[in-house]
Amino acid sequence: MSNVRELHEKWRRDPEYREAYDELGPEFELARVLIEARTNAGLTQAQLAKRMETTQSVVARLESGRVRPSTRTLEKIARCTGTRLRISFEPVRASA
Amino acid sequence: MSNVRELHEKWRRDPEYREAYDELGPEFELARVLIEARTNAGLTQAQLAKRMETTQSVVARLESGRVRPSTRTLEKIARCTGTRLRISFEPVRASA
DNA sequence: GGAGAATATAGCAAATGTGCTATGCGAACG
DNA sequence: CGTTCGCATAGCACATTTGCTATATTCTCC
Repeated sequence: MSNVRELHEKWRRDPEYREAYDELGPEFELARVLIEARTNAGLTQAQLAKRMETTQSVVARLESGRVRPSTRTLEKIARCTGTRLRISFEPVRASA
Repeated sequence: MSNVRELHEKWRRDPEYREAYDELGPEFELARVLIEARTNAGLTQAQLAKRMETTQSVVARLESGRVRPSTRTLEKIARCTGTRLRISFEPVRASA
């Protein structure tokens, strides 16, 4: 298969895809961030799963937004995607 | 009791306290962020617990760093401290 | 349209987080 | 001192997440 990252970049340029991708409710923001972390690292779900010493279905479930992962899992994802996990509580902005 | 926020501010000016507070290992970064979110909101553990519809011991455990909370819990804390939860995977910086 | 890759879903056991009550400990205050 | 307040810890039942195998679905490419 061609590079996952390239595919993702191509998809994001498609307006329809982009709309569906970006307009997910706030409850899927995390899922989006997870997908981005993985695709930015140029990994498939299976590849990331291997690095995390788990299985592809686990990664899929995380990215589906059906569970609220523990910070342990988030940290593992950070390590395995070569990124640093940042969690912060920011003051609410008055206007969007 | 006097305002918790003021107490915290005072404490942070104490070098010894500050050292112990800031020099915790990376595994306690989250705990520190949690404590900050609460104290910035001017709440005691018991007060935050009430808003979260749980108990003080639960908040204490979260802030102890002994558990890796789920994002569900983090979001609840954000709501109850009037903040917005931000989770991101950032590229690792070469140098600190 | 078939093959293969990538992702999604189901269902179960095990691990971990959460809620709760009770209790200990130290600091501040009368 | 004794009391009150804020925070920490223990131990248990319950809820959720995680790991796993298997299988379905979707997409790409030939």
